Amino acid sequence: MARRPATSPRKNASQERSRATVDALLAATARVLVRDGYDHASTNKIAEAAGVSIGSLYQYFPSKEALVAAVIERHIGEMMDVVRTSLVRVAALPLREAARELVRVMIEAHRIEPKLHRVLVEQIPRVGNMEHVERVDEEATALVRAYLEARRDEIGVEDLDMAAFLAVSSVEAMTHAAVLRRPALLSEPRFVDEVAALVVRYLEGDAATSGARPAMLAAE
Amino acid sequence: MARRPATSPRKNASQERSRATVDALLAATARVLVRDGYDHASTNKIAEAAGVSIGSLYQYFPSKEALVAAVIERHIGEMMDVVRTSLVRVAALPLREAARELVRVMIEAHRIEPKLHRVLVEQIPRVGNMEHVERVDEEATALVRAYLEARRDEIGVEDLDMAAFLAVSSVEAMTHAAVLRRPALLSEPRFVDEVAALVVRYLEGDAATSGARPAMLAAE
Amino acid sequence: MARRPATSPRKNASQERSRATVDALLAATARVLVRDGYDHASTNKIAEAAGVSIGSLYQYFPSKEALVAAVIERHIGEMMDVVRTSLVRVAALPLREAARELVRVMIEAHRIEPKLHRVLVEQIPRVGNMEHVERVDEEATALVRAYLEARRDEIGVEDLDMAAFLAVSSVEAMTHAAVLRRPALLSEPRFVDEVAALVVRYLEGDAATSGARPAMLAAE
Amino acid sequence: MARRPATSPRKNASQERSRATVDALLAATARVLVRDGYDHASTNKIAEAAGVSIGSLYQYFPSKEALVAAVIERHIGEMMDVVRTSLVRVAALPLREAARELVRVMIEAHRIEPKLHRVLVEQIPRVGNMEHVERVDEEATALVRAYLEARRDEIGVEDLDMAAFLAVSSVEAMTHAAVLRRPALLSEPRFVDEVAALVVRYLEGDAATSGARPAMLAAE
DNA sequence: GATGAATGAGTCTTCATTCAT
DNA sequence: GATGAATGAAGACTCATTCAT
Repeated sequence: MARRPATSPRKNASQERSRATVDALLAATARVLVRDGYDHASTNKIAEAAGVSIGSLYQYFPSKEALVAAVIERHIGEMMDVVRTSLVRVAALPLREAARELVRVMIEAHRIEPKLHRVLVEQIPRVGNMEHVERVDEEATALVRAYLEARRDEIGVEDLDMAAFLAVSSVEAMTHAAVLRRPALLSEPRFVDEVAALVVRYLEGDAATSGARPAMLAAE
Repeated sequence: MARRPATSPRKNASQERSRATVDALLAATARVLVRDGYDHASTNKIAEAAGVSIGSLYQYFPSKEALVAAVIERHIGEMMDVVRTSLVRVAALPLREAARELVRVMIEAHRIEPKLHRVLVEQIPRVGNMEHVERVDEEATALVRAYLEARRDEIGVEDLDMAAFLAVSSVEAMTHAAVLRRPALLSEPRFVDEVAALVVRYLEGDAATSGARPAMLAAE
Repeated sequence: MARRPATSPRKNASQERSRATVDALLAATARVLVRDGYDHASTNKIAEAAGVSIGSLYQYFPSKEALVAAVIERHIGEMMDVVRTSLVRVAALPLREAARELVRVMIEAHRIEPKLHRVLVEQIPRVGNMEHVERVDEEATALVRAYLEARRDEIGVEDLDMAAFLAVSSVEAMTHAAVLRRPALLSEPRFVDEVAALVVRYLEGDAATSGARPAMLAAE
Repeated sequence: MARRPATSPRKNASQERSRATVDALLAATARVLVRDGYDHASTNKIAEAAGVSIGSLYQYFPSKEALVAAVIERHIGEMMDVVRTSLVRVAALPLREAARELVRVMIEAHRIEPKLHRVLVEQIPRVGNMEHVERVDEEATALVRAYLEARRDEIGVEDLDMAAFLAVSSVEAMTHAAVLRRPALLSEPRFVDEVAALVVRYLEGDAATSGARPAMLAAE
C-alpha cells in the first residue's frame, strides 16, 4: 500500500502533461475552426496553434475528424448541461412559467461560444457521427415529453410526441434564426415573451384550431 | 436584322449549345453532389459526369464555388417560386386556411430534390455566400408580413415583424426538423394540421398569454 | 471515313504526349529504384527524375505500387520474350543441345538491366501482385514440361512435372547465384557447360540413382 | 571477489533482466515481422509487443535496422547450426547417402519458423547487410567443398569449387522454390529423392555430358 | 536504467486550375 | 470554343528517434 508513493506524482506529471496537450489541441481546434472554418482548418494549422507538434496531435487524435468530433462532443456537453439542469429545475413549474424558463435557457445556451456553435452546426454533418446535434435535440425532446406527460392536464395537444417534437424544434429554430438573422433580438425580453407565447398557445391548445380533441373536452 | 438570317440559327445553335452545356454542368454538379457529397465532388468528376471537358467547365464557371453557387441559386429559385406562387394564391384566404396552405406548400417545397436540398443546406455555409438562403427567408418573411398586415384584424400579435419572423422561422424549422429527424411525418396529414395549428394559435393570440392586446379584442 | 482527317493528328499528338510521359515515368522509376532501392524511392523523387510533375505521375499511376508493378511487368515481359523465343527455337533440338541453349539464354536474360533485375527480385514481394516473378517461373516450367513431353524417350525421370520444376528452379537459381555471388562466372563458357551438364544428367537419369524407373527401362 | 557476494546475484539479476529484455524484443520483432510485414513493423509496435517501453528498446538497439539485423543473425545462426551439425555427421558417408542427408537437412532447416524465414528472405536485402545470407551460402559451400575433396574419387566433376558452388546453389534454390511454389512437395519423400538424385548425378558426372573426365573413369 | 510524451522530416495523395494544341 | 495533359500547392498522416522526468 505504502510501497510506491513516489511514483504516483511522476505518473501524474505524465498524465497531466498529456491532459494539457489534449486540452491545448481542443482549444486550438475550436479557435482555428472559428477563424478559418472547417475546410481551411488543417491538422498542421491546429497543431501549430496549439503549440504542439503534428506528431503529438496524431498521438491523441487519429484523424482530423476525431479532433473535431471531440470539440463537438465537448461543446454539446456544455449546452446539454445547461438545458438539462434547467429542465430539472423547471419540472415543478406550471406550463407558462416552465415555457418561459425553457426558452430563456435555450437562448442562454446559445451564448456559449456562439461563433464556435455556428461553425459546428454548419459543419457537423460532415463528421461521421453527424447525429451529435440531433442527439441533443432528441434528448431535449425526450425531457420535454416527460414534462408534458407530468402536466398532461394542462396540455391541449393529443399526441405528446408530436407536441414535444414541435415545441423543441420551433424553440430551437427560432433561437437559431435569431442568432443568425436578428442577433439584436436576443437581448430583448420581448423575444423571450413571444417565443414562450408561441409554444404555450400551441401546447395549451384550443377547440377551434385543433381538431384532434373533442370540443367538449377542449372546452372544459 | 434581315442581313444574315442564315447565321442567326447558327448563333442560336451556338447559344443553345452553350445553354445545353451549362445545364449539363449544373445537372451533373447536382448529381455528383448528391452522390459523393461536397468534399468528394471534384470539378474533374463533375466535368466527366456532364460529358464535358474540364476546360469547358472553366469556360462557363470560373471556379468550383461558382458552380455550386449556381446550383444553389437554381434550387433556391425553384423553391421560392413554389412559395411565392402559393403566398399569392393564399393572399385572399382567412388566416386559418392560409396557414394550412402555407405549411402544406413549405413541406411540398422540401420535396424538390430532397437529397440535393440536404447536401446544399449542409454545405451552403462553406460555399461562402449563404446570404442566398437568408435572402429566401427574408423574402418569405416580407411576404408573410404583408399578408398579416392585410389581415391585421385577425392577428392577435402586436409586433407584426416579430410575428412574421417567428411564423416563418418556426414553420421552416419544423419542416426542416421533420425532413432530418422524422421523415415519416412528412406524409402524415396530421403533421400539417399540427404545424398549422401552432402558427395559427400564435398569430391569433389570446388574452392570457399575450399581454399586448386587451382580452376582449383577443377574444373576438 | 474521310470526315475528320485533321483531328487525327491532334489526337495523336495528345496520345503521344501521354505516352512520352508514361515512358519517362517508367524509365525514371527504374532508375530511382536502382539508385535508391524501393524504400527510398518516393513518388516525388520519381516524378522529379522523370521531369514530370507529381500530379502527372498520379494521372497515370494510381499509386507507387502501380508504378513499380508496371516496371516489373515490363521487365518481366522482356525477359519472358527472350526465354519464350529461345524455347521455341530449341524445341526441335535433342536434350543436350537444348539444355545448353536454355542455360545460355537464361544467363543472357539476366543481362537485361541486371541492377534493376536485382532490385525487382528483392523487392517484388511487397508489390501486391508478387506472383509476377512466380508467374515467369510457372510459364517457363510449363514450356519446359512441354518440351520434355515431346522428348519423352530421352528423359529418364518418371514425373515430368517434377523434372520440369527442378530443372527450371535449379537453372534459374544457379544463374541467380552466379549473378549475386560469382559475377565473373557469367562470362566463362565453362559455367554454361557445367550448369547444362547438371540439368542433362538429371533429366537423362540413370538406373542407379533414380529408383523411379525399372532398371531395364533405364538401361535401354 | 568475496567482498560483495550479495551484489553478484543482483548484478546477475540485472544482467538476466537485460538478457530477458533483449530476448523479448527479438521475439517481439519476429512476431511483428511475421504478422505485419517489414513495412508495417514499427519500432513502437515492437516495443509494445515486447511489453517494453520504446525508450528501453533504444537502450538495447540503436536503430530499427539493428533490431532486424539481430533477428536475422539469430535466425541464420539457427539454420547454420542445423546445417553444420548435419554436414559434420555426414562427413564419413559415401556421396549418395551424404547427398540425401544434406537435402533432407536443408528442407528441415527451412522448417524453422518458415513464416519468419520468408519475411526475412524477402526483406533482408533492404536491411542493407545481406552479406549475412551470402556468408551462410559461402560457409555451406566451403563445407561441401571440403567434403567433396575428402571424397575426390567419387566425384566426376573436375572443378571442385564449381561443383560445390552449383551443388549448394541448386539444392538451396530447389528447396526455396518448393517453399514458395510447391509447399506440398516438402512433405513428400519423393522430393528429397529427386533433389538428391539431381545433385548426385551431377557430382558423379558421366562420360557423355562432361568432357572433363575420360569415359572409362566416369563409367567405373 | 526505464518511461512514454513529444518531435518533425518526409510520405503519399488530391484537386482546382491553367494552357498549349 | 473545346480539349485534356500538366501542374504544384497543400493536406493528412506515419514513424524512427530523442529526452525530460
